[in-house]
Amino acid sequence: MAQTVRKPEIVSIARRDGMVTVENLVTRFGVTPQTIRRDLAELADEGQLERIHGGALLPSKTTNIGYSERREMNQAAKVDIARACAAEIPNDCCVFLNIGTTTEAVATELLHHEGLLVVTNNINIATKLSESKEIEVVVTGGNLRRSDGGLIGDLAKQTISQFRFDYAVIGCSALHEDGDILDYDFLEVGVSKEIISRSEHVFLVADAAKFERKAPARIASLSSVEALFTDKQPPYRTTDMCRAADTRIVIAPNSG
Amino acid sequence: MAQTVRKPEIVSIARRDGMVTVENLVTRFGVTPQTIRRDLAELADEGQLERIHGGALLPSKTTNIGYSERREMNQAAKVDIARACAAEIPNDCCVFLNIGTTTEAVATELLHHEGLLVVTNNINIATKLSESKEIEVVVTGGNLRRSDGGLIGDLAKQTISQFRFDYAVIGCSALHEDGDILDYDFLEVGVSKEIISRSEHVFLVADAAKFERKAPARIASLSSVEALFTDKQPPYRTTDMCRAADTRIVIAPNSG
DNA sequence: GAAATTTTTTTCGTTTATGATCTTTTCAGA
DNA sequence: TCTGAAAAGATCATAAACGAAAAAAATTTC
Repeated sequence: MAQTVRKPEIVSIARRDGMVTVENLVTRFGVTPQTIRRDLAELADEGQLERIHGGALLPSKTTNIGYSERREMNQAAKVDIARACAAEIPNDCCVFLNIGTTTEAVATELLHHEGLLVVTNNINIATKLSESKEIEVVVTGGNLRRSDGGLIGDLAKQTISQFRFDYAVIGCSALHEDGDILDYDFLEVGVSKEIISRSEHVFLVADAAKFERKAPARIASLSSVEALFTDKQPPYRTTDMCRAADTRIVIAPNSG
Repeated sequence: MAQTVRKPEIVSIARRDGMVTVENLVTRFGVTPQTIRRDLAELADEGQLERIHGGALLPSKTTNIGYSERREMNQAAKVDIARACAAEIPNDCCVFLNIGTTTEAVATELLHHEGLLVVTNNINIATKLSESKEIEVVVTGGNLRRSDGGLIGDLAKQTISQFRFDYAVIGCSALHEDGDILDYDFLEVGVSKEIISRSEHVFLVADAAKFERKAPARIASLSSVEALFTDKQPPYRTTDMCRAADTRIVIAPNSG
């Protein structure tokens, strides 16, 4: 019976730890090694894992990491960051939530706020927030990006330009040491810029992995946001830069 | 004894625990596994659960907004209507899909079309259509209505006014004998009117239950749509009215 | 209260998931 | 390079779960 539950669980453990061993999974699920091997073989066939002697690895990272994977990566850190960020957003105000897996986590943490008006260009966030009766949700128009549920393009920008926000929570693809906030997608950059220019308080949420990444399009400098919420100490140059620009850095406490 | 009591109960257990097993439900309700299996099969058909060997899971991905209230009223009829309607929409064109459970069914039937640009003010439809790589989805902006995932208000209308559609599929709350297309929500009426005025071909989808209902706000007359797709013969007056106005009535064949 | 309809149980052949057995492959240390 | 233990793969056995269809029970309808 459990096979259907077991296989996704195995994948998710692999995502978390980078690898799984047959032995661990045997004790974890209380089944025989044969069963685990069969699961791993099937998952390898599906391309979800790479089989090695004694266990399995995440498939080599040649292909771009998709959305569903990104969502699980570093999930614990994202929740911590989101919690810290949501704690600084008061009730009864107007908030923008941008595309991004970390901003989605912020949406979850905002579910118990009251009297919010949340504007978002992320369909997942809209769906998530519709659970709460205390939150009025406005969705921007735009072209739906299949990969992550983002609404992009001119329509999105146009909608945003009709608002002013008390708070904006934005994500990014990468953060350069120098303090440049970077993104893969040029279309998103325009949207992000518009958001920043229309918000009283701008919060950037970015897990530590973003310090290592690179991306081509520049959204803005860290100096134009009020606070950076992350899970580990950023590089020195970034810290210095933020101190000079009066940008707070909030290291979210690890709850796990 | 009471299938009607059991099925919602099963769903609520699943919501609580994330999954249910046939075995547990058998002891819980004191019925045979066969009965439980039938319940689960039906719930899976309705999309409320995902069937697995030995039990059922909550459907992970497709979180539909406002699902619980609307139920599966006339679902079979809606699918038939949707199929008939989708069959008249060609590939490679621009389609608008309005709010409504029947239009949601049309979206499902359109999943295997190619080269479509679909504009919608319904978040469930957007989510549904994002499954297909062959369909470009544009979402209108608007205030998210929790009850059904609709995007309403001025923003929606504003977005729509920037398009012209080859085909528009609209729903309604009620259909008066005289041929008036009616809705509960005044805000939606404005949107529907805008859609009608911007579309080459307008299709109205409405199951037979709509002939019995009443609603306060008038969207338009049946004479301003090209075809009405329904599941049963409408009242005589309506039929006559359509004949005079050159509005086709398509009675969807019952597939079930 | 009988007939018609719905719901549940029973029955049975089929499929699926898991475990057991055996042979082959892999890998680390001599 | 050789060797032996651990791991893997193939094959088979089994028990549980499944779907279909008929029979039985419960209900609704007239």
